[in-house]
Amino acid sequence: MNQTATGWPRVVAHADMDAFYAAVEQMDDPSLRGKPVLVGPRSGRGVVLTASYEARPYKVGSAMPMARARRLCPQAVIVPPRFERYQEISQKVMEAFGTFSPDVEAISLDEAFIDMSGAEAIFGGPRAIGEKIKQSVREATGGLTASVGISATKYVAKVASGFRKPDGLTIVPPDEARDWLAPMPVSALWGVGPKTEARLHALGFTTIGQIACTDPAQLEARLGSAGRHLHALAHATDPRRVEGHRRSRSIGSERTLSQDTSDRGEIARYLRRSAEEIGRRLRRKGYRAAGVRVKLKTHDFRILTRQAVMKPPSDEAKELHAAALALLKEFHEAGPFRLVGLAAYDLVREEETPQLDLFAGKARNRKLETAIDALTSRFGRDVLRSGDDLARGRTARVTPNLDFLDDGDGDDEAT
DNA sequence: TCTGGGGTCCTTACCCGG
DNA sequence: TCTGCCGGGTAAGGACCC
Repeated sequence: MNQTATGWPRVVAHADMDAFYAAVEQMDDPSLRGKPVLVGPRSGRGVVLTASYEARPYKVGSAMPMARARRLCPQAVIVPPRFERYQEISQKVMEAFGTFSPDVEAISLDEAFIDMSGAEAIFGGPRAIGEKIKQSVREATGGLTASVGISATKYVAKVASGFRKPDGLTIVPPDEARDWLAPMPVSALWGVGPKTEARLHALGFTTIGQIACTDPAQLEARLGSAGRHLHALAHATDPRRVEGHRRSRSIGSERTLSQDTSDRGEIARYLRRSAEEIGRRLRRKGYRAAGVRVKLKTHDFRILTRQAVMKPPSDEAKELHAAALALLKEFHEAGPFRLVGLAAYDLVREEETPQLDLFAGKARNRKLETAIDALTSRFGRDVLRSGDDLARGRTARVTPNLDFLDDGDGDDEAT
């Protein structure tokens, strides 16, 4: 599998940090090294975000309820997440990737595609490229490892990076890709989750090779347009290009409550804090939202949404919150609810929206929110509290928005 | 022992205008 | 004038990803 890239239609690398959040914690705190570490909430209703490799033999993995993880691995050290720190390191990693190619598509904090087509002359063949990418991650982070997959398409590169973990490097030449995928389970296809997997099993498909051998028209008849797509992936065909700068389609903030509630007033207060958070992020990224969506999750896990257009588009918390309150009235279900969420969608760039901020009141509010942005970015999000929060006697810890990053314990109890 | 938070994309239903 | 069809836009929900 170690050959030059000459003749490949494209050279796509996928780099995936190994147990990223847990690895950062172990790097920053030497006392955690060699120990099972779970990043996630210490209490409350939450799940494991990342389990270190020392914890994985205990069958603990991400997305597992923390209570269950603790039972499986009682000696694990539980560390609350520090997203700002992960963001900081992620940025260094992405900058390092940028030295290989202008086409870097960040999928998340710990994962990216790099289009290396045409770069063999500078960096060597796929294996040399992979080694250099891994080396650059170690140097940029101070020792963290990434697993890298290289092939001619995004999908195969992605599967390859997960093939040997941690600290792996897997090269799949395009002419071997189809056979390489064939024995893998259908769940390894991008877009096949538990539901589609069950459907495929019911139709008699268990491996990617079986999908590849089936008439795509037949797959389409049974699975809709997804059928043709899955057939293409099974043939290692994936037309998607590495996209350098994708613009966001929505920005949201949601929160699972420490206890289910039917209290509309309480829900409205969560919506206000979400609106503040979203407004801040919209302004920081230079977007305005032409749509707002409210989400409630019932105690029995049904998700209900209501959405509305915003005219004109806005990036102000006050307006997002007003729209959210109007939408809240559209929910006729009594509850109780376990989650409250707000999202801004149909994002337009600030400069693309008409300047309608000519009303004095509107201009004043926008100035106020921008001033708060400046203060919170300098002194942290606890620096200001709304009168409502103060009146309710909240502790600083749970006041405007920091609690969205909080680990969920003791959420919202008044002091 | 219960089940996160950030998103994207797709499907379906429905309304409306031509 | 009524009906059918079609396409676009919007809303709601669902599946999936990390």
